[in-house]
Amino acid sequence: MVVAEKPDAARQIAKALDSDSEMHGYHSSAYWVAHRKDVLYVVCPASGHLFTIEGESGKSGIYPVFDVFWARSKGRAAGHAGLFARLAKEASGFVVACDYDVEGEAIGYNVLKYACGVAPERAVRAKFSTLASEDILASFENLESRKEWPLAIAGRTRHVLDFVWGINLSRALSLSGLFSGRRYMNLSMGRVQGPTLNFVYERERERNLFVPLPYWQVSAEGTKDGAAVRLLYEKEPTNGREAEAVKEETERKYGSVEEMKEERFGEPPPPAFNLGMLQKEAFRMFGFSPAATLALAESLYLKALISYPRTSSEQLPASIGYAKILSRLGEHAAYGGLVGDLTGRTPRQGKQSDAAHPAIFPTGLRPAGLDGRESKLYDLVVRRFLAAFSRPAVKLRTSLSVRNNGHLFRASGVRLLVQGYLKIYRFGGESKDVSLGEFQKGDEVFFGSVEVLSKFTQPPFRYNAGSLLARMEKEDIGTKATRAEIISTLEKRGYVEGRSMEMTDLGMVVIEAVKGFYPDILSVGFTRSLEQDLERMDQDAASAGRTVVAGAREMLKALDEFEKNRGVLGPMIGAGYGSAARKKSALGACPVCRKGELLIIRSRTSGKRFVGCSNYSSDGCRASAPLPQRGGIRKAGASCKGCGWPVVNVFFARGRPWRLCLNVACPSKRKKLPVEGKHAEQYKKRNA
DNA sequence: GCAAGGTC
Repeated sequence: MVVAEKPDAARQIAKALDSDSEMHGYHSSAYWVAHRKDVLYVVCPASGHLFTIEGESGKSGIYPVFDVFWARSKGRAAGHAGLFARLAKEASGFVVACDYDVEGEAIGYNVLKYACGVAPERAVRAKFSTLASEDILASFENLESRKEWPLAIAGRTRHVLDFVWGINLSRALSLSGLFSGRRYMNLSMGRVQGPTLNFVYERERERNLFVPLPYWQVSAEGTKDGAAVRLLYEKEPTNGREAEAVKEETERKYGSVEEMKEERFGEPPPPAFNLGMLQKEAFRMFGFSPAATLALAESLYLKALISYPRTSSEQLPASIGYAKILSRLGEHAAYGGLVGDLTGRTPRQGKQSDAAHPAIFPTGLRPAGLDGRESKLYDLVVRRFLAAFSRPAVKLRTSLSVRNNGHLFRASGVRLLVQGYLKIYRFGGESKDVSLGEFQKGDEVFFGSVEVLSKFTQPPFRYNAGSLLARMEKEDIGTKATRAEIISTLEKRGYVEGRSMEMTDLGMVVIEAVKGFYPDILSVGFTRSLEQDLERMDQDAASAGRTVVAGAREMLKALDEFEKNRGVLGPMIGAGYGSAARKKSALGACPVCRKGELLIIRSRTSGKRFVGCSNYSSDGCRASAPLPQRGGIRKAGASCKGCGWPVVNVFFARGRPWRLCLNVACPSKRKKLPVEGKHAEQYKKRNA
């Protein structure tokens, strides 16, 4: 029996062992049978982790929780585990062929131990670094016998620590808020959430502490025989008087070109995507959140249009079959014209690699039935793939310096000479060609008008989902498959909000509470040292045990601090709740009275929700609006173009959100307004 | 209801 990490890998392993291997079973729990050199292999897939850590069931309101155990995951895991149990009875040997990393080894180990009921010490390991047939075959020629499974032990230890650490911190926070007498609110904190939230917090602090400094620029319009160039004074004066002096000494005077430099340079194409780069690029290009991009990529992968997306690699090995993919893509109407020049070339390889998977590439199959977002992402992946095979773009950089009355001014420009890969992959935005070719060394340049620009230094930008993901990658916290989800969790908890992530009051309070009582929770170093401990656990289950105990002890200290400070913590977090609840129900300024704020209100009599003005009273503002009774409601952060009322997004279980202007009498909906009867009367009144 | 890590 061969244990694979997922069905897709099982299929490829079976195919490598035996090109005539056959699939058996049902969709949800398929397995493959392969014959090779008189051995019958049954290749059976897991679906990621089939087993997970759980605490005492039915007691979610208590902490601390130390009594944890391994349990079968809910959902699909039952089917997979059942199949392993059934087939294991007839197996005479076991091969773990999951991804060669900590998690993969833990997946295989747990399957043997809990699903097959087999001691892992009986199994052997197939180690391969790509799913290419020759790699898989080589690993089966050199199966490694395993008395011990240190990677698996490390993985299992991580599961325990993350659970115990996360569940207890989260409960401590949630309950301390509840303790202050507020309604229960679900707060969370974990090994990765903590440092990630802290990145946002620190940036917010930098912005708050930032003191803008004034500086001046001097900009001149230089002309020569009708050719014009925008020149910038080489220094940035620190006071206006100095800037004005430069203006006075150069305006309406002639300068001369001191230097004129032209330089051709090649710009190589970018390598194929790994998941992180795809997420960053899709966010920048289309505004897709990293989580949305992963979901879309997953969907394209399941439709067999692109390769496995959860990869760190930016490299395309020859084994993927360049020629076949290129020729298939060439048959698509959209890419036909682009492929011709590329056949026979090898792709540019990036620096990042991944032991288990190549970079993301299109399979070349013809896409059908993609929605708009899927199409956009697919096109991005295809073009990036094609670009990797393309020639560099060639550009001309020109730099010009002009001296006028002793003052040096500069201009520079870049002009595209040969499109190269930019013909295919031009998502970076069109850069304007600037040509300074008319100016030569020694030319006289007339400074027609000279402008003094007064400016201020700017604070650092807030993070957005793309740049926060990049920071997590840089600090190496979380994994490629989970970073997007952790960012979404921070948003879901109400710790951060908006495209440009702003720390909410609740997020602020949580950070400050944690920082005050146990700052290690937020430190990248803490996560890292924990991971290093896990890596160091060579061959030794006992040391794994010690790491868990040490981790638990650290955690106990943190919880102890929380407990001791409940009296302070409760009201602190409670205040954050209040502010979060108000923020959640506030939709924007009232467009009728212009004093109050439109709030989501639940009627005491009917139990239904509607929108009313915070300035409501018998003689106050009567502005109100109905709301759909189903679906989640969040403010869109925009005003209606037709009438200026706030706009909300209504979220349903599936499909896109419904963008709804709250104003029932909005001119953009006029056609739908009732013209007579009870409703017409109501609308008229509201409109007044 | 809580984590982070796999995965469909």
